[in-house]
Amino acid sequence: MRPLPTILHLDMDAFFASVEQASKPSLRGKPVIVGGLGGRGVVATASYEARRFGVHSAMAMAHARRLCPNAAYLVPRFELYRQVSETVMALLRQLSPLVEPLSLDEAFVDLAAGPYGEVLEAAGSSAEGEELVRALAEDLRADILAATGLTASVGLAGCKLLAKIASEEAKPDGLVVVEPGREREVLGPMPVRALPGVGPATAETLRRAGLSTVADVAAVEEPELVRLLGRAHGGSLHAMALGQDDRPVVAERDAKSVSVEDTFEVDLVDRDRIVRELDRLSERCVRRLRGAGRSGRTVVVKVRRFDFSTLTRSETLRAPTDDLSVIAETARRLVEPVEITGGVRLLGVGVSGLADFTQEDLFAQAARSAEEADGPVGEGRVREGGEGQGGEGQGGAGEDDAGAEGAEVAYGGPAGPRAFHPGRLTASEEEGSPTARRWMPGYDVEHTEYGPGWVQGSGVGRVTVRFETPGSAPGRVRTFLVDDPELHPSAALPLGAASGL
DNA sequence: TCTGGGGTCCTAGGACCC
DNA sequence: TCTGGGGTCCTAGGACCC
Repeated sequence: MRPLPTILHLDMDAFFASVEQASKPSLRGKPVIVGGLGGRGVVATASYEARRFGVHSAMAMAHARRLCPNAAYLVPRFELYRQVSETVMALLRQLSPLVEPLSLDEAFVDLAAGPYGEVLEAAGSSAEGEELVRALAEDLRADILAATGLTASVGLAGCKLLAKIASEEAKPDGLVVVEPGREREVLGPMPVRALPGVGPATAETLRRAGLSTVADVAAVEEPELVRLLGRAHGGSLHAMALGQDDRPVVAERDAKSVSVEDTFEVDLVDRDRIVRELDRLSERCVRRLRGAGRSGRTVVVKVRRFDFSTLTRSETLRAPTDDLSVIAETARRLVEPVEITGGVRLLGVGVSGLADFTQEDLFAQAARSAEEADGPVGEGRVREGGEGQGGEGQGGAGEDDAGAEGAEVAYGGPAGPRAFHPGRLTASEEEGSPTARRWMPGYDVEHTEYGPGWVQGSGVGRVTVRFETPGSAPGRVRTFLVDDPELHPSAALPLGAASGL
């Protein structure tokens, strides 16, 4: 255990909602709710003003509207959130090269591995050492506020577990330090749900065993917890309850899977429509896969039925691929036998078993091994029966006819594997008309006469715009026809220092 | 009041190999 | 003839996190 609390956990306060408030002056101090605005949307983030009405993350949007009808309801703008996140992560990297992002708004930092590491080591467990760590964290919070206009909460402790719990305690806009040695004292009175990894199911299992606080769990022998929760979970819970956590901060972690999914406004009942949506999802998945320069061996499809029952089907290919036709046809083959009576509310396509090499490398590799071995590659691992494995080969020709044909039409053959309709609308985007789509609530626009603003709402041929920018005073609202030639969508404006805030 | 989208890790059973 | 145990891969599902 470290003598000083040099593991830092940073968590931005109500991140998406706070970014929206920072970029839209009229929303500051008001309830703001960011999430899916369709009939099946859920809340991604609610501002603290909205939380007072009982609105919270993952709540159905319809429920939130009933609890807080006067909030501003906005669609997430991930591009902007990513930009802001990068600004914040850059500030963290000034403290240490060991920065482990957990999401756009959260990260661990190992201060001992950074430029202040030596000074901290020299200070030992002294009071000055702790003051120094505290000062670093307060400076960081001030820097983040200056650069982005956003508040962040910070936890400092001798291990990740306590640093994360401390930042949660610090919310909003605070700093909490857990001195090494005080772990069990701090954890003991907390409900088991405070421990990361303990969700509703685990909490219920523990409750039935009469364990409700961390101290209760700490009093139980490890074998008993393993019996209750399984080997891995029981073991880690035992360690956590005792405040034992020696997991290092790890800077780079490669993604292990890539997936995309869509929930439809209305359940799909038609096979052909399902196949078309699946093709679109395959395109999006491949675009992301290639964007990351990866390829994968296992194709996974996900189907959520009308009654919310969810199933996955997967197939592992002989070699990694990023080829759209291979992935799309595998996905089609996988959903084919799935029972869809009653309707499908969600479809997903994913790829796992990721490799770093790209298709080009693979071709080169295959050509090489063909020359060297002059025989089938990986013979021993080819599945028996040859059913469907090779695609258009001999197997499954009868069953897969329609699929293979459709694939030809949709992807224009092997000549242009990267030409998958970049501007095309996704399934959910198709729900509204293209004009409606341009005026999504929260999106930035520019009017040739009135300047920059954002869409407050639209409907019945009109769009309402509030003219203000991150650095301006709260602005006023004007209404236009949706096809007003003076009004254009525009890029998000930067926050904080860059905007002169 | 019905429940998003993107991930991670774990478990369990069967196949297959040694 | 019966009986073995361990390791790895694959598939499916589930819990959990933000």
